[in-house]
Amino acid sequence: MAGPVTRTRNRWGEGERLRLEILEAASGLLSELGDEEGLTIRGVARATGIAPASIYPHFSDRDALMAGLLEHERDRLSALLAGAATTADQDDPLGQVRAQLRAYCDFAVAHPGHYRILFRRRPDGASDDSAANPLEDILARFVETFERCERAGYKLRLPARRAGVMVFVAAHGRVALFHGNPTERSASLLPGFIDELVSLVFE
Amino acid sequence: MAGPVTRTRNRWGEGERLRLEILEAASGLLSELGDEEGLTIRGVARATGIAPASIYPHFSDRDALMAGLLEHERDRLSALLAGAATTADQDDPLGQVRAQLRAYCDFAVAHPGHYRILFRRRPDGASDDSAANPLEDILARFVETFERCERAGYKLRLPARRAGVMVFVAAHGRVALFHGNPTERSASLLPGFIDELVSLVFE
DNA sequence: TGTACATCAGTGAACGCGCGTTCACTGATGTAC
DNA sequence: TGTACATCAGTGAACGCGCGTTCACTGATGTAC
Repeated sequence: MAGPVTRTRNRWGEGERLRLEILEAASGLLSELGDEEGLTIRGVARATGIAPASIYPHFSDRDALMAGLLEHERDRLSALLAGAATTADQDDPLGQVRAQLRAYCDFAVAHPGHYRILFRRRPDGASDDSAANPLEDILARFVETFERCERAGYKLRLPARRAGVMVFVAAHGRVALFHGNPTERSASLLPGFIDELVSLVFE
Repeated sequence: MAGPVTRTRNRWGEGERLRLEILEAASGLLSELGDEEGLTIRGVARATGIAPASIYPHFSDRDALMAGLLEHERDRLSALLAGAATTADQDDPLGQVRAQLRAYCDFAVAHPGHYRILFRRRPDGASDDSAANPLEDILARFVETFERCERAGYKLRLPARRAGVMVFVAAHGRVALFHGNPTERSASLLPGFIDELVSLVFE
C-alpha cells in the first residue's frame, strides 16, 4: 500500500530516538491492522524503514516490543483523560465525568487496535503492582473526578472509588459491545448510554 | 504434556462426528492456552488425534474453524445463562438476575480463553444480523429476565432492554478488568460488584 | 452366496511462506595524542 | 593540523521453525447384481 519507507539514520549519540520511531510505527500499524496479530518484528521494521535486526538494540525480543507498545498507548489514553477533565468547566465536576467518559469512548471507537491492546491479558510474568497494570492507571483518572464531585457536594450512590470502577467497567463493556458490532448505529447510541450511566451513579 | 492422542476412526456414515470432536479438542486447547493465538490447524489436529488435512472436510479453512468454535462457545454460555434463570427461584426474578450475573462472571473467570473469543472482533465479512453476533444472543438472556422483573412489579430505573444492556456491558467490563489482573482478590470482589450493579438498576 | 465396484473416513508427505533471532559486517562520526 | 582508533547506528544474509493448505493415496465398509 504505502511505498517503501525511507529514513535517514540518526546522528551520533541519538540512537535512542529510534526506539520512539519504532513505537510510533508500531502504533500506526496497529491503526491499519486494527489488531495485534500481524504486528510482527518484521512488519514493524518494514513500517519503520529499518532492518528487522535493528529492533533488537531497543527491544530484547517481540514480547518486549509489545510491552513497550502497551505502555506507550496507556500513557496516551491516560493523558487524554486527564486533559478531558481539565478542559471541561472546572466548576462542573459532573460535566467533567461526562467529558472523560466521552473522551474514553471516542478513543475506543476511533482507535480500536490501540484500545484493544490495553485490555489484552498481561504476560504471566507481569507483576501485580499498578505500574504494570494499564487499567489501574486509567481507572485512577475516573476515581479522581468522582472525588472532585464529592468534594463539590454531589451525592453519589456509591463511594467514589466504587463509582469510578462502575463507570469505567461499564464504559469498557459498552465499547467492547461496539467493537463486536462496529456500526454507525451502535456508535450513535454511545452518548445516550453515557448519560444513563452517569445518572445511575448519582442520587 | 499429554501423551499422543489416539482415536478410532468413526464408522461408515458417521464422519460428521469428527466435526464435533474437532470443536471439543479446540475448546480444550483454548482452556490450556487461555488464548486464541496458538490455536492453529496443526495444533487442533494434534489435540484431536488426527492429521491436519483431516480438518478440511469439516472446516474449509482456519477462519471457518474459528467461526465454528465461536458459535460453539456462544451456545454453551447462552445455555448456561438460560439454565441459571430457570434454576433460580421462579417467584424471585430479582434473584434470577443475580443468578444469571453470577453464572456469567463464573464462566468468564473459569474459562478466560472461551470467554475472550466471544468478544473477539468479528471478521469483516460477518453480516449485521443477530445470528452472527454472539453478543446479541447473550444480551437477550439478560433482557428476558428484566422483562420478567417488570411483569412481577419490580420498578427499574431504566426500560428493561436498556437495563439488560447496562448490566451486561458492566459485567463484561468487570470481568475484563479481572482478566487484566487475574488475582484471587479481584475475583473475590465480584459478588459485591454484582450486588452493587443490581442495586443501581432498580429503584 | 459371491464379487466387483463405489463410497466413505482419514493419512502422509510435500509445497511455499513469513516468522523471530543471530552474527559478522559497514560506513560514518567522534576522540586521543 | 593530521591520523589512528573507538564508538556509534544500523545492515544483509542466513538459520531453523511451525504454519496453512494441497494432493494423491489407503484401507475399511457398504451396495448392486
